[in-house]
Amino acid sequence: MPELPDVEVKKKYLAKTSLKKKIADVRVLDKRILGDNTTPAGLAKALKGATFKEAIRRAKYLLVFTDRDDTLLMHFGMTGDLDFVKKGGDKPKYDRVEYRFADGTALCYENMRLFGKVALFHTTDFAKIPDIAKLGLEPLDRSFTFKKFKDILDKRSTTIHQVLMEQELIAGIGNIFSDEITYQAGVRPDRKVSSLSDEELRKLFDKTKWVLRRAIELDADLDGHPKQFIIPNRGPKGTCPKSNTALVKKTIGGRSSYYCPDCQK
DNA sequence: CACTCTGTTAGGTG
DNA sequence: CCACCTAACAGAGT
Repeated sequence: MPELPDVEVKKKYLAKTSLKKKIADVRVLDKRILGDNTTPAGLAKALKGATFKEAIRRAKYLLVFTDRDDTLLMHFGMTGDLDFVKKGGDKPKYDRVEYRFADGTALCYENMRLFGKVALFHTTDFAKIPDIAKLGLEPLDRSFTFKKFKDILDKRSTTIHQVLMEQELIAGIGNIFSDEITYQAGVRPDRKVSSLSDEELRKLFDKTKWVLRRAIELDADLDGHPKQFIIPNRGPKGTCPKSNTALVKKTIGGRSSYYCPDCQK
């Protein structure tokens, strides 16, 4: 479930469970998850004896700094997660990388479908890591202003759904939260951005921040979202929580988007 | 059983 | 440069 709010929650989870513990060993159970620059041996060498010092999030990426000034980068794809396992506890089924601590606990990176990445960089200058360098604006940053939002959309001829999801423009929003943002803004996801009024743009901008913040407050638990959100209703048999109209499913830019034909114009 | 769908993104094509 | 398609993978649903 890893869009921006999910990764923010994972960051807190890692910080709560796994900082300042001596790393005794690293096990790579499926090296296909490793980035091109990273090998199992290299990862183990860098991390053995080190500790995780701090975790930050950038878009859908989780970055962990070590006390040796390396940076561990994780992306969760569609099915990735972190699982902190107590001594003797059960490891997750799709365990791919284990960071084993000296006290017998372990932090497991799991990922069923293997879309995702674990990579190590010998730097703390994370902005220069290629995956990070190409990202667009962070939607919850104060620097993400309405003016910048409009500037970004100005250059585009596609739909609002696609633009919201384009990581090089606005970083961190995926298919699910893009649907929620357009729903809350009352704008159809298949609208061309060039057709949007200033008022609609303002709503989209405000709802982008609001929806993402709200999701973090809800621990990014999709089922735990209140009923007035489209998220818990989103699906082939879903209905709009406001008008009770059947939701429409439409493929936009190769992704399935759901919207309410009555509430979204 | 076969086929379709899925919270992502890189890379290729026209 | 831009829009569109596909592949990488594994399981659930129809």
